Amino acid sequence: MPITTVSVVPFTLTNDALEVLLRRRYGGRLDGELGLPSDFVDLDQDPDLNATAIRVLREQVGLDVDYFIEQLETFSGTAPDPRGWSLSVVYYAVVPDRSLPPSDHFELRPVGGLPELPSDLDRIIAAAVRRVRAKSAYSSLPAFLLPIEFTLPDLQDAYERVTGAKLDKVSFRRKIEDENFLAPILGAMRRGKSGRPAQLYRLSERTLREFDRKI
Amino acid sequence: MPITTVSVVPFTLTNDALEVLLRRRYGGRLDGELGLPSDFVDLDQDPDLNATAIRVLREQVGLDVDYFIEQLETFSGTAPDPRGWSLSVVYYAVVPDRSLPPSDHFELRPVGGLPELPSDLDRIIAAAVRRVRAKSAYSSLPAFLLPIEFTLPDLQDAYERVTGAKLDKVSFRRKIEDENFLAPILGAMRRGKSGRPAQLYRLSERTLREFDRKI
DNA sequence: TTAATAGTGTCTGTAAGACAATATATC
DNA sequence: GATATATTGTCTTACAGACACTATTAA
Repeated sequence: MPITTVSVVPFTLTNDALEVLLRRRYGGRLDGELGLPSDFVDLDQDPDLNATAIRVLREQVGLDVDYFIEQLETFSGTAPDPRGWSLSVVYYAVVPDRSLPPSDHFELRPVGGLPELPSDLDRIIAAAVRRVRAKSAYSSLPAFLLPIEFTLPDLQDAYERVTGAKLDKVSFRRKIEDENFLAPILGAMRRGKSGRPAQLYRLSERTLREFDRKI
Repeated sequence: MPITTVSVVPFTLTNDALEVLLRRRYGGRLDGELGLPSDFVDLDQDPDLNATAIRVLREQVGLDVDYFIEQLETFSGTAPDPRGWSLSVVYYAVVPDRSLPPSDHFELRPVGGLPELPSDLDRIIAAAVRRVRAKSAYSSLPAFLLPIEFTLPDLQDAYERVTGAKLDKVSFRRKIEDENFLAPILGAMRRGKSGRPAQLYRLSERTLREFDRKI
């Protein structure tokens, strides 16, 4: 059987940009190198691949709850691992910025300015970025990049920063209203340096909502 | 390492409905049972998983060229295979009806009326059907279910039968015109029992075209 | 000619974008 | 009040669906 690992590409949205979390390895063959959080399947403890991916995030990044994680694709071939034919089941996760405590064990890098990485890692991350961008155009995904409570301007900003497209304010609010996946937090407002305070919302469901599509 | 196999869910569109091709096994532990075409990775011959999937279709179904194949998802856990923790990388393929010669080794079954199958197979096929239906709503996928040459009414019928939605003729033709993935075959028409003959078209590109989506 | 199917023209309603107006905060 | 930001109202434009019309075949 091929050597099989499970990796996770964790995304978050900082003040600057959409960023990928890379793990820095200490010790062993790859000491000092940046890579993705990943591990072998634990045939005794993990009931399935999802469990492995969640465990990787918990053990290697310290993330425990309240994020969106989904299988991306399984990569394969002789290139990735010099030890031979290998198979890498890749997940991606979308987490709020605030849930990542600073650590020596990982670094955030903007998806536009990734460091030198092995070419297979590059391909994997590029595929994950494409997925996040594409899915943001027809789902509630960007809301999972925000803290629990956020305003509509926050959300519009998240959609715009992830997809790279400017959105019309009125259309955006109509769309979000129609899709009906937010609940206003009654009486709770966010005030900025100036200007009218904005209504706070939170997701009204813990799962991703995909918007309908007609031919 | 877990036991790893590669399976393919092959779809086609007969006169009746969208159908899945199931392989009938002869000999061995599962003699007489219906299942998906599948095999282990050949670490010496297969450069990657894609190659394995293509080989499975070639060796077990006799399909050699001109179809669309794509990775669906990797399924896992202890349920699927009584021999222990297993991992199944699943592909799906979309092939024209005519390219399937009759054979004792497989049977077509409409996706609405599948026979009794192990529950993990059921889940896998259901996921593949969802993918084909969803993707048909924003891509040229249904065209890959048709013979090389087809008419616009053929194509509309394929979209309708796969997605289950009735489409407006004018809107459909406008959409296809806009997406611009068909080339008319100059002077070639299809005549039916009666009525005006229809212009024949073929795909102007060998790869799937995905339509744009705005938020 | 009639019936059948392919293909087109055009009207109408719905949804998206532009833009302006209003609301409520800070300074 | 001036400025900034949120939120809403409304006009315009683009597109999808409805429907009717024309075109081209067989019988």
